[in-house]
Amino acid sequence: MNIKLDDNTPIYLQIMNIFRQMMASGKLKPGDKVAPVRELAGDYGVNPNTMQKALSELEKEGLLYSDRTRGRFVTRDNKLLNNLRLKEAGLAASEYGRIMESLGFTKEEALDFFMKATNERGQDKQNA
Amino acid sequence: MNIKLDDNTPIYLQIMNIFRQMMASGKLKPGDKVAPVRELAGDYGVNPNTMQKALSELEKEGLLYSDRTRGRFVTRDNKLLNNLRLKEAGLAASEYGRIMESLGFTKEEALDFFMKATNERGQDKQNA
Amino acid sequence: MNIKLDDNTPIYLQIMNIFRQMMASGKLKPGDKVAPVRELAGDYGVNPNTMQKALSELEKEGLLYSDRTRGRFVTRDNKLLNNLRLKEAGLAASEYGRIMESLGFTKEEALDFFMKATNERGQDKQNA
Amino acid sequence: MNIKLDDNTPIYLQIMNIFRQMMASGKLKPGDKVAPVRELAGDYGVNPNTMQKALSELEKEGLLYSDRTRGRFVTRDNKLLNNLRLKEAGLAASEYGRIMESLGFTKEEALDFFMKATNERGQDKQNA
DNA sequence: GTGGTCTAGACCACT
DNA sequence: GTGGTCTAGACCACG
Repeated sequence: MNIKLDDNTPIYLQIMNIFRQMMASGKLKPGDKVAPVRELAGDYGVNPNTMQKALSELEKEGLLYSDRTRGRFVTRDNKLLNNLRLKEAGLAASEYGRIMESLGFTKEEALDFFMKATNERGQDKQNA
Repeated sequence: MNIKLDDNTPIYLQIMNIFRQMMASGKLKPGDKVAPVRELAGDYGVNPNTMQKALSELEKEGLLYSDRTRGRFVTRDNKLLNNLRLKEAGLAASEYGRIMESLGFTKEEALDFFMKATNERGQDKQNA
Repeated sequence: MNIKLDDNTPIYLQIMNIFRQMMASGKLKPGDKVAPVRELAGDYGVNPNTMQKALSELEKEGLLYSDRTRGRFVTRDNKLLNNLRLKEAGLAASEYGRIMESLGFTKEEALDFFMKATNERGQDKQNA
Repeated sequence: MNIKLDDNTPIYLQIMNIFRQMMASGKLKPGDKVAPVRELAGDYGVNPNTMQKALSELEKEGLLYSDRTRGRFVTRDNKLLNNLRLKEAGLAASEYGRIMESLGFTKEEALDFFMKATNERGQDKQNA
């Protein structure tokens, strides 16, 4: 369950971000069917109208498209998806920088921490 | 407000993390008074017992101490707080690596993204 | 059955001490299974949550460990158990001194009483 | 409050021991008035008949005496009280020996622990 | 008013 | 059936 955080970000934007992340990381793949609005609304504990807004905004961005009869699907536009992936990576990098700055570390120190962390996980052997 | 994320992490651990971050970043300073258990419970929308558990666990770690009648305070053990800061940095670095990996980027690419992101923000002029 | 003693010591601490004594004296041996929380709670006439707290505190001390589905067990860390044994001995010695002091005896008299008591029981022939 | 220990000792004997300890240590002094049976029964959470039995047994031993109209009092027989004090000391010594034996220590080791414990408390400067 | 403790009762994940 | 977590609500000691 969740705790109450003082996050002023509108709920539909929070949801859009979650979907963007799932699409960028391949958890949602091109052409995948998206669950019905009402089901998703239940899953995330939000009003169906809010969920509807989030999904239609994602459609405006081209990341989703809907077929009135069959439902809603993830775009097959790989270029768009790759741009999304690059954007999400930039956000993650920025967020990492923001945290390290708040902890009082320099850019160089942040790099050191990252090198050390990835070496421990052997991440350099992994790629997409 | 919040949306429902399927996070299995126990609430009291989530709260402990929030407080750790605040202490590591200096948002909570050595000797600072922590709000009363019941008030914090209200703030985070959890039961007072859950909040009590989170805070007493942080006491066991030495990060907080309590004076039965006056309230609860942040430790003045700067060594402990600095260790916390280092640990939080490591966690942030690891999390960044985890995300970049899930997005299918290599370590080198993750470094590039980080360099680019920090240059845009001019973080290299900031230090502890 | 029991009589009501005005003992302010929290129940969970009393229980922790009982278990520490059993582990120190070998009544509970390394690797031994500990009875289920609910059963112990019944045995000692306390709420299961109180017993849970006592046992999880002992886990934090490393004296017990739990396997989510199989139950809870005594540590196999013999060094830790021996430290416990030394500590319990110190507590017993201190308690004996405290009692003799309250009875108005000097340290030397306390020694005499101990010598006399052990001679009567022939304890000197016993060792670990 | 109390936990349920599997102590088969009859309740009235447990209570007698408590009073003996209080008289031996001077917490109850010669001539002191003892609280009314019903009050004590409430304090210790036992049946008034049980408390009555405990106290009348202590009378048989000469440690208490009762004045039908004024109540019950601690004996003024100092020789009797001193014998009690010696006896309680012997019991404490024996109990200490029993515990150390159960922990697997020899008599000599028990002596060492006692010396160490009392030195830490500076008890040797205290006497009756 | 503060933290601390306890109880009763519920739900969950895991196997 | 196990340990783990959470909530609701109560009481206590301390000052």
